[in-house]
Amino acid sequence: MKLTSKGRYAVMALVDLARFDTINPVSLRDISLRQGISLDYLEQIFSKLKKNQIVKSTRGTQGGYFLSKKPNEIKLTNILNAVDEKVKTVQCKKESKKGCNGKATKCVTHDLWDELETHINTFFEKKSLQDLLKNNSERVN
Amino acid sequence: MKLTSKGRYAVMALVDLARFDTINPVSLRDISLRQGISLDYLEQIFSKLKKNQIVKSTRGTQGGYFLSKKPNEIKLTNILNAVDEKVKTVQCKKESKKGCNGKATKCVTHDLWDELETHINTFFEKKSLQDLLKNNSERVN
DNA sequence: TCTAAACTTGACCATTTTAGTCAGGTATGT
DNA sequence: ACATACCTGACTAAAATGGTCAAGTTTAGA
Ligand code: FES
Ligand code: FES
Repeated sequence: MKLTSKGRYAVMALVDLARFDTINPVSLRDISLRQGISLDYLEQIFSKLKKNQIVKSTRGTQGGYFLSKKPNEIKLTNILNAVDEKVKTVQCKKESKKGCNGKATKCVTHDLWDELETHINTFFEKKSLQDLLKNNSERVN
Repeated sequence: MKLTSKGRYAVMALVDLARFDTINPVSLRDISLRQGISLDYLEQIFSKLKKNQIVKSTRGTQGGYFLSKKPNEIKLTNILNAVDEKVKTVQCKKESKKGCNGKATKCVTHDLWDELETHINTFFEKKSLQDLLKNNSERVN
């Protein structure tokens, strides 16, 4: 059970953005350098963040990205869903009556995993970008 | 962020074992049939469960596996660790001072993921096999 | 004693996912 | 015009996943 880099990068990048986009838009190049993330990879990630209205952008020289909402309105769950870092604990389709092994009833562990999923999602729904900002405000480069 | 089949199967198999090992050892073949898990794959999983003293076995005809402790003494965390389904949220080595991106300091999201890891592990430490048994006791095949 | 059931071990493999790279664009401020 | 920066899609090496396969060893019971 692990978190992928895509999700981690998305949050790192947005924390960076939240810190530096107050005056001008921030270029991916800057984020790439500051956070040590591949520029090309960042572009893929921001493409999704933009589709999900988490960031907006202006093109051209001096262009860049900026948050489309305030940091306290952006929850972790929004970010991770945007980049397809979904929490997936059950194997079966939830709506279906069938179990993960193809049997007619849900498997003996189904309810457990479902409970776990809720447990994790609750964590993500509570945390906002703002929360991450507080803890790191002192160590601006 | 997802749970792998190995972890899911391990728990399913042990719930099965807890239900049926009270009189005789249970063969993997039976578990395979009841739970719909590949026999060969189960063998790999049980090899690890045995190394971690979660189950014991007797060989030969009428042999099989049985739990080495009582269901309420076996926590989810024991099971999942045994089959290497570890929760891994941070990318960096925790002891190291370096961050996940090779920089000198921990990244801006490190503490967040660490907190998430604790959050998930707490869930696994609370739940025991016994808890799963209760919820499913009525639907014995 | 013979045999079949069941555990044991290790190698092997197809598919999928991950974490990117690469090669082109297009838009725009100066 | 031109450099900067966003945008798009195709491609890929490496790792993880979810198994299978082959060749044992052990032991209960006929
Ligand atoms: S996880 Fe839903 S039936 Fe097994
Ligand atoms: S996750 Fe530990 S430094 Fe980034």
